[in-house]
Amino acid sequence: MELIPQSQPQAPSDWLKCLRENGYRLTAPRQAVVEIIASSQHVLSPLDVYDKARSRYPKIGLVTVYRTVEKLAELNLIQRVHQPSGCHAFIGGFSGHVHLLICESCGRAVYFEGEKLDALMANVENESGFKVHDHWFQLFGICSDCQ
Amino acid sequence: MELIPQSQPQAPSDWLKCLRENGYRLTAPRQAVVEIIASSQHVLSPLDVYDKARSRYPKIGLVTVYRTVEKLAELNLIQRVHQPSGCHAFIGGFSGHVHLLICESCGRAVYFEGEKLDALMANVENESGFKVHDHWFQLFGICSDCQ
DNA sequence: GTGATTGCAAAGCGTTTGCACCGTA
DNA sequence: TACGGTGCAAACGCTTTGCAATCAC
Repeated sequence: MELIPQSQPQAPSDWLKCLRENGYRLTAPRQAVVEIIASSQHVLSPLDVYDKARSRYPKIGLVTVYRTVEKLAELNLIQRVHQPSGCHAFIGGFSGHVHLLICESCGRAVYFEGEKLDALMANVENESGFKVHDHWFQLFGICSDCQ
Repeated sequence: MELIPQSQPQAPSDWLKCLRENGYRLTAPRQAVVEIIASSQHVLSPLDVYDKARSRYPKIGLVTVYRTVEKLAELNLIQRVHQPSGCHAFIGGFSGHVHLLICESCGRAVYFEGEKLDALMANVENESGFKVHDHWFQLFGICSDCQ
């Protein structure tokens, strides 16, 4: 009821299409980065992506990974993931309001919905006098493979 | 029903007591740092604390702020706050499971409870096969003063 | 061909560490 | 007095920027 099935990774071709539609050129290093992030169910840091990308496109630079990740985030194709251990990771994102459950051991991520939060948020907004316009809800744990 | 009254800041003397009970010495720079964080309702970065602390103890060094903050976090007197704009801020923390509503304009923070999350978390844990042992729930908005 | 993109090197920023001096207990 | 704490300077790791060469369109 809550979990969002995510067994089939997002299609890299959709991301490339999105990049092109927004005026960005399709280059070999960009395709390598996109394929790696789009097909991963794990949160990845720029360095992780760089290491994996070099096997597909050896002369890629870490700087290009940073710049590509920046564009993917800007297009809402990926989002930065904050963890107790640090805030350097990214993961392919959904457009709607979904939340993450992250394995602290291997970085595997699962999405879930949290409609129940809406009432709580409205309540807090009323009582606090704040105008709430963003929220983060993340769970951390150990996945079945790592237990 | 949800909001936790926090109009009276936490007593710096309690924090100093806690430091001493854990074998740390009471020094002037530490007292300056403690007084500033304990009496603030805003999230503060190490640099913010440093700037404010210098008016009480001019020869304090930024390094000492970092080291004091590290100890306060270790004793659960403060916690690191992650925001879309960055993850360098700290705020005086509660021991129980409370959550933060943060003003993105001035950094003012309000605590609230979220018992309703427990059912959701149990549900997600069952369906995912993960052992969940931590969660973050934070709201971001604009406080009444900044609207 | 033209302008976006790349990779390298260097700079930038927040944070941590080495070390001699200082101050609490 | 002993040893934890301090401040300075330097090192560190991650990220961004400057720039000339390269490549997609």
